[in-house]
Amino acid sequence: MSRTDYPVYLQLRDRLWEWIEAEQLSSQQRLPSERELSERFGTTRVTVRQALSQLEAEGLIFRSNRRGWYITPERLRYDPSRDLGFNRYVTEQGFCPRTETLFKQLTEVPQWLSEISGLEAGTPVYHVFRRRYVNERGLLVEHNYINPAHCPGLLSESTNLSIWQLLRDKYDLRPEHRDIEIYPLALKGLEAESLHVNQGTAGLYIQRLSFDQHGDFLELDREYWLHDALKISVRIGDRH
Amino acid sequence: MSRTDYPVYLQLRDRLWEWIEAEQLSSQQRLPSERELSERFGTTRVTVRQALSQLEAEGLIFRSNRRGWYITPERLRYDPSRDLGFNRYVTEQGFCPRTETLFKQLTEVPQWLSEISGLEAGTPVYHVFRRRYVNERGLLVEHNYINPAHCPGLLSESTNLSIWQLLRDKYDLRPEHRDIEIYPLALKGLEAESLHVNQGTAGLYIQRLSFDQHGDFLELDREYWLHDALKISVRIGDRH
DNA sequence: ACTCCAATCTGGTATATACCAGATTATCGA
DNA sequence: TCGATAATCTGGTATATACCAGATTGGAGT
Repeated sequence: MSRTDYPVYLQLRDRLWEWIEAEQLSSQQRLPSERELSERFGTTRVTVRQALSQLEAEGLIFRSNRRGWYITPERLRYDPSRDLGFNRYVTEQGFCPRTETLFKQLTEVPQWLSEISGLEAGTPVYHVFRRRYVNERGLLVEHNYINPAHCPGLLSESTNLSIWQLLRDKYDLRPEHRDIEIYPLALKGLEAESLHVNQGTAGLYIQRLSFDQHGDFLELDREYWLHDALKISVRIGDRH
Repeated sequence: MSRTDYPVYLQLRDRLWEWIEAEQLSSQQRLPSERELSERFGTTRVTVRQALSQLEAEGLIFRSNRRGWYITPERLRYDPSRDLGFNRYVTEQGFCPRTETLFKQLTEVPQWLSEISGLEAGTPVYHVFRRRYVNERGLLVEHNYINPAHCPGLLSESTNLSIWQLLRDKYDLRPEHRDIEIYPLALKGLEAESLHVNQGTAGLYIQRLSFDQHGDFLELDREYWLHDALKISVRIGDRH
């Protein structure tokens, strides 16, 4: 194995990670600055950044805009097929959840939503935009589009907890069936800004389109996660 | 909106994409070389590469090692909860599938597999490593670990088609329940090499652990996908 | 103690330049 | 016509350097 011709930045990646493990840096702790690392490991800042980006791609470290590099916490397990509610399953895993409502408004159904929901374009729809934290790290932002037909006055409720729970307990609405879509993408524009990450940061998109027991469109949920923040875990066909 | 202070490489990203759309470049077509683009758009190759990487992160273009940049084809829709078989659902979407078996062997259950499968470490297990193409672009590699208990002689069958189909039709084995895990990661080592992509390329990991109708470990499937290759699409709770 | 502001620290962006290594293409010779 | 090989084209790696912009820190003045 002639691994001697391994590129410098990959060797550096390995040395960096060894160093991190030796130093026992743990979740959310800050790494030394790029300039310091480049001195310590005898190379340029550019190369250090390549190595750091590699570790970032692997989900081992993450960056906080112009503040530094940090050790990535363990991934959150998440089952999008169940309607447990964010706070609930975060707590169950021993972490501390937090939700901020960035805005909520009554708006009109745009064309694209009309096509997948069956609602008439231009009719009213609730739109909620929220940011979710685990242990004070913002992991995702999500857009909720909710059919106001069966839940008038929803927006005057607090939206910092589970919307599903609200819909179920107060309006007796429950998702009867759901279409889920998941794919990797780059975080851009509003989503990147709201999560304080750079344009183009790797993310995971999760969309849930749900219909209620009447067969009517209930809610569309579009979640933008940091790529290193979660591990989707689903169990199928288990009767217990 | 003072978007004038937008970084050059993001402006370039936009101009590049506009240019691509104007030129009507389509799926799998090659872009001009980086040097040519840097001249044409009046900037350095480094900045061009930043812009290209941005488009790559968004899944709009992809690179083929030292050959150039290409337009990314449409994502493949994929439902990991169903056992349709790769060739089947690729064909259904009007694409052309191909599977290569890179190796297959009878080996011993490693520790980590023992822990999740319930098999004794050191007992025999089939291991198949395959690469899958759609329209001659390699989209994923996958490791299959199969319990030989109920399907002796499996390896002498062709593994270029659906293993599930083989298990079902020839050995009467069907997955009774399944644990699925999905998360973004960086493609490294063997997986990156086999897909001819650079170390650290963004990918999506899908793991399926399935148990047969006897409750025995049937198969473990570990798939490494290119990040821009698929869109997971699942329908839940629909009785039709 | 507190507030405000300047200095400083951080990563982010940008240019210029060089050489390397794999992939492709052109060319020459049999 | 074919095959080996050399030239060339591609992206990949690496160094050096500069300045920008947001975040943090520290100190002066109240």
